Amino acid sequence: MTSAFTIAVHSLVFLASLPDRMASSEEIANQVFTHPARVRKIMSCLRKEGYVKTKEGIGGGYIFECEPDAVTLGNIYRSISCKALKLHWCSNEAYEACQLSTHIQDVMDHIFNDAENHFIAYLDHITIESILHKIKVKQVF
Amino acid sequence: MTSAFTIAVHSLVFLASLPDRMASSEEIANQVFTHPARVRKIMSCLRKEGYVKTKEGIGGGYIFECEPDAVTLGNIYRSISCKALKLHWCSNEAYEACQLSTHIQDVMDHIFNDAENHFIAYLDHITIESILHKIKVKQVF
DNA sequence: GATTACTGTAATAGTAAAGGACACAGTTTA
DNA sequence: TAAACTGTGTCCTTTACTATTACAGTAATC
Repeated sequence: MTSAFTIAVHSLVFLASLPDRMASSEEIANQVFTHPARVRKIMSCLRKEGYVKTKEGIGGGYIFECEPDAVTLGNIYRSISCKALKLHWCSNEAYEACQLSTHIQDVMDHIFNDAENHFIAYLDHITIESILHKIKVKQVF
Repeated sequence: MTSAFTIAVHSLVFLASLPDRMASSEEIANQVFTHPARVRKIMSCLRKEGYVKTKEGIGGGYIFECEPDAVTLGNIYRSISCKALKLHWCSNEAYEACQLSTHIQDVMDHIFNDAENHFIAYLDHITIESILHKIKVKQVF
């Protein structure tokens, strides 16, 4: 689920550009270059966090639920919990006592955790609205 | 090569704890729970950047070349260039004109690039020496 | 109330990436 | 010349990711 985050962002930007109608998973998948089932799975996470509203049945689909300037990439990252930061200490069972490895794990876990928090803090500066704005400036619409 | 970074850090911390003798790839691999060939491959990158000195032949191996407080995790990250930050936009060929996707790629690439720079800046605050110190405080040696 | 167009979610299969293992040439020391 | 190393390439296994399919559930429309 590494690219789930980028798909989520892309989908939300797309939905933010269509504030007054629903888009189906197929339509979104077409924009985002993946498959409807995958879009549905990812949107399911976003729905649970309240970022999108979904509707089943005819005429259903997905629509942006919040104000685009109220949703940050940090929000999305947390809901997808995709662990884009692939830093993890080896989860080896055989740590012998009195070796360097015994405690370096704790130390490194702490460092990696901090690093991820910094990363999320950066993502929290960026809103869906700001991305949409940047794209509009480039005259896409 | 995702874990290459952690192996590199672990290895350097180990070497920093043995400032006055060489350690073979086998000895390092034993500490770091991987295989000698992999250690050699990773240490090869660090040698090119001048962080370790290597010596072939009998009695050879690896030794820390710099002052431990002069080498940061950022330095290591850059030499390994492991791309721990697995954020990349889909490299899809079929971007049709006049679609949202056309420019969102540029925008997102820029954001992800910035994010990685922030991440590396954080890593630059942490030295091998500081890690070694933290471990020593925990009375490993 | 049957049909159609959707979501929700699980299961399966295919594919790409990562890591482990091995091999062997090159180098240094004794 | 033998022994103990590094340097590096390649193959193989395993793992993780993604695509695909399938099907139950739901809402609108006729």
